Amino acid sequence: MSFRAPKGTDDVLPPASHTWRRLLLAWEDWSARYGYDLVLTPLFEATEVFARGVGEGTEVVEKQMYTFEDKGGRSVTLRPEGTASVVRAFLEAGAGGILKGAYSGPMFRYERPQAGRRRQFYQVGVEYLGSRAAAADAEVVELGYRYLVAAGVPGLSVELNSIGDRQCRPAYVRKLGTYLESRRDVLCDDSLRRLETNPMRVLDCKVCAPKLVEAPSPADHLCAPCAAHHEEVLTTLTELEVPYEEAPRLVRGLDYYERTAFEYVATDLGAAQDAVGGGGRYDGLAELLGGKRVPGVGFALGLDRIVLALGVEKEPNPLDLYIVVAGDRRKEAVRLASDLRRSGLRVDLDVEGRSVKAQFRAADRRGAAGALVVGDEWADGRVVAKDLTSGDQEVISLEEVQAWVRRP
RNA sequence: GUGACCGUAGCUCAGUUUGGUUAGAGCGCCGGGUUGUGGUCCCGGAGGUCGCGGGUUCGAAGCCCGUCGGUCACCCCA
Repeated sequence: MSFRAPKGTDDVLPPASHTWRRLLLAWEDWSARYGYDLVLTPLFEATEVFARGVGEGTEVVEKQMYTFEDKGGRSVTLRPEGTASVVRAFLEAGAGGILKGAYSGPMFRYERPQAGRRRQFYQVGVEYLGSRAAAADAEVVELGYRYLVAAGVPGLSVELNSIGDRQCRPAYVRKLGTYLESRRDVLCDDSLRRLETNPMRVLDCKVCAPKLVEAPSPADHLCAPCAAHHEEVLTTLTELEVPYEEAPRLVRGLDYYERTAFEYVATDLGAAQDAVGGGGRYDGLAELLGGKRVPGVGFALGLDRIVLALGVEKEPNPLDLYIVVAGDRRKEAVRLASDLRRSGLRVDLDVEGRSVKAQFRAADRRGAAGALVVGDEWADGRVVAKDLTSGDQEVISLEEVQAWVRRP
């Protein structure tokens, strides 16, 4: 029996998990502030949901899905992303009106692990379903930005583009194809392959892009409605004071995107995978799944990459009190801890019967703000209260504990 | 799927050059110094199939072969 977590998966233990807890709590806060309700969907779906939703030709679907047959002979797949599931759930519920949904949890892709890329990774995200308004795009982009700023991601930048829709994109792709054919000699092998499957992805190629500065840009070939939509997204973001950079080369790897496409990049993250989030509009996705036409826009942020961008943080452990048991006062100490916990304080204590010295050491390691000693003073209804930062201590009555904790 | 590098204590590593007695250090952990006081200091202790398997040898952590795992990059993406 090996105790190693499966390849490409990570255990998150303290103290690293303090950062995760903070990020998850902040996510609940920020998504709720913008009016997004919690949406829970299964971690696995019928394989078809992703095959059709994400796109048959995409790398994710072709090579990266955890697909297996269940005992009923159904082909199911561990979700490689969140959007298709949420849209499927919305369709199942009737797809009426507007749904602003927020989710968080693990996603699964079978890949070779590297920095910022795991087989099981965590995302938080939102989907704004049922609206075609540019204001919805702007709101979504803003929320992701505000959250990442609050999380403390350094070197953050928002990159934005419009890749057109089913009206204008075919003509553009033809034009791009003609151009790329003329530059065949400078394209790498991968780009030559993409020229056949998805020409827009060639623009994203790190190797070829520098040689293709003259390539027609999607944003210059938008139809009038797409151009107007894009313009409104940009002006709204400016009004909302969200800094962004126009990224004419930004295309997305999943088939369902239309019009707005964006990424959040942690520019000073050294790793190759420096996009901490991405998203866009996907007005055609619901139809791909076999439902009616439901417009939508959303994003997903990679928590693992956010943690990576934050560096090795020493997050404070928010313990208000550590209770030290002296002499034969175990029962009283346990009861006191319970009372204080019920009153709302974060409290812990030793249950191993260790020495007072060991208990103080534990209090210090845990980062407790203060320690209460339950000992002989208990007979008078009092405890020793010690400030673990200053080292000052005094004897106080039990009634004074709450006030002592709130001392300046 | 492709490539490069790396596997010795919980962690970071030394030891491999030139195979040779009981495999080391720092940090961390536990205990003691202080029978009721942490963070500094001093002392002590626990903890190792040297990734695994085979081969060469009188003798392998070290050399050879294989295998598994890890890391980073490509690809792709959050």
